[in-house]
Amino acid sequence: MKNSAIAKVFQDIADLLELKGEIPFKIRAYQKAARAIEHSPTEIEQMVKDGSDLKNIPGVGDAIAKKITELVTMGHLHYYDELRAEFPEGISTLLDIPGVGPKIAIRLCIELGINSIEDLEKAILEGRVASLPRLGDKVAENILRQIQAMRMKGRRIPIGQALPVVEEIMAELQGYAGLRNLIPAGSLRRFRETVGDIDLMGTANDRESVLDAFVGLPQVKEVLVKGSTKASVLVPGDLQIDLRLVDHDSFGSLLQYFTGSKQHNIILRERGHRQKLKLSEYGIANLDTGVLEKFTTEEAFYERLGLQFIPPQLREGQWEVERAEHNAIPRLIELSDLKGDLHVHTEWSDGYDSIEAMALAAKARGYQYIAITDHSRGRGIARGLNGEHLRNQMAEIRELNDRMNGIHILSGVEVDIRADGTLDLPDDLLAEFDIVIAAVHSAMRQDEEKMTQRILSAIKNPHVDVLAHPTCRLLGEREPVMVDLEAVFRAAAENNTALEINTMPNRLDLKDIHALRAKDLGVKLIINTDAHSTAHLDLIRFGIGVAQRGWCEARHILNTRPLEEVEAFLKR
DNA sequence: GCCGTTTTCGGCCCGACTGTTTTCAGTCG
Repeated sequence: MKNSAIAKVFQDIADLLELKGEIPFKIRAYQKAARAIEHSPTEIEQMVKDGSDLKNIPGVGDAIAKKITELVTMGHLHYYDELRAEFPEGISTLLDIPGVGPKIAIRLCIELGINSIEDLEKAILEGRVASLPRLGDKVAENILRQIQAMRMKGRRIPIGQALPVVEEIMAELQGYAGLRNLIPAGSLRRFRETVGDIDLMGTANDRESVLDAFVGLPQVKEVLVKGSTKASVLVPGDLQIDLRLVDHDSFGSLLQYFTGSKQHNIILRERGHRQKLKLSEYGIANLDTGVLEKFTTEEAFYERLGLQFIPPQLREGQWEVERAEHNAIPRLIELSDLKGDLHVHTEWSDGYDSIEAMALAAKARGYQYIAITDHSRGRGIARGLNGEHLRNQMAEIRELNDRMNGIHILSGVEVDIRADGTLDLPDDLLAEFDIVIAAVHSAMRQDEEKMTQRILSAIKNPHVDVLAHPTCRLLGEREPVMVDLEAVFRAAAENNTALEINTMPNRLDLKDIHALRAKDLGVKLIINTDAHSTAHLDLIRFGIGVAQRGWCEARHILNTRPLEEVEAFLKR
């Protein structure tokens, strides 16, 4: 049973307890545990099998640990089944509507017999909701609007789509009418793989004219709200961007607050409470005297709490606060640490640029090396190369290395892992490359057992140096393949095969928590663009974000090492 | 149901908005 499935059960329990009117603290305990399970870098099922102490998961105590064990070993949870039986099927879906909480949901269900969003919409249109005591026209109207809005947008946007749009808007606003400190907050700043609405923050002397400029930008499709300190607009792609202009003297605590995550802030506030401090977006107040301290920077805010600064990428409410207490937040990898890109394509297969152009672009980025890894013959659709083509390509790379300075080109290949686990090129040919990347590109619907064996056999092949995009997911398009990642990580560590963090914004594969787990198991990671043109080399920063969220330091990432160390790892 | 630099019991994050009310409940981020 996957972590996401286990987490869903506990989130459902929280919803049902809420409907039941249980004490809020109990509900919060289940919600907290559900979130921790979802974000856990280790497979909970594996922990149960190994007999690991589930209480090491933050927010999991005796009762929930027992329930997790029952759920994983029996396949169902008695407590959950009984709870569900108390309510009509489907009622908890009403809680997904913004504006509908447990109190309203239960009344809709009991007094009007509503247990689906469709029923609710119908009841509102017939005026039955507005006629309930203590509800009115405005409540009903608002719920209806929210239902329609949910149909309109709903899903979160991949960061790769959102960030360029936001940066373009920021560039246009930069320096306008004394606007300072312009910065995105929220999940974009934390570099989550998908984002909802975008929160931009800044300070300005003349707020009104900045907000006028913002809503007047050419990208703005529709102005949703415009007040004296905040405006919300829609830009193409139905991305909502809020610009919030705040007071300079509390900018630090406001930025901290709006960056989140919610869970991170809750942990900070609980901890503050024990220090007799009350934390809010306006600053830190002394609980006894009520005196409020303000902060212009986040650094000062964390310092006042006796904490090491916590980078936004780590603020997910897991264990970062505890680590910061012990000064154990590492220096995370940064873009400037990278010395090369080890997975790029050229016009030889399905890329757009020449080998030389790719090498020059890499050199311009300050890299020391780049690996050319075009597709093998099995990728007919990607104009994959056969042995003869590949040997010709190697010759061209030798020639380029002879005459180019300041960049070293590694000759490589991205070889297909066939459905049966064998590779698409013979071993004697693979032995001639500087680097061999293996990847699954076909037969992605195999069952977990078969897929895992298929990938493990590639990892164990002595000619394979790297496994590319290990789960093959495409954000919003294709689910990850079914594979036992824990087994993959252990085999990769054992066989000294590196795993890729593919930085294509729709892949981001491995993702954050998987990178964290792999790193902890001693797997060497590589951050690769999989570029198909020189412009794609810029996408590397998305992979840096993933690695940072996975607590990776430069030492965990192979392509932060100088060429000699990389070559030593490749063992050729 | 969880958890401990005050606690193994007694607390549990904070502020804002909205609507239907005469002082607040419900919901959200």
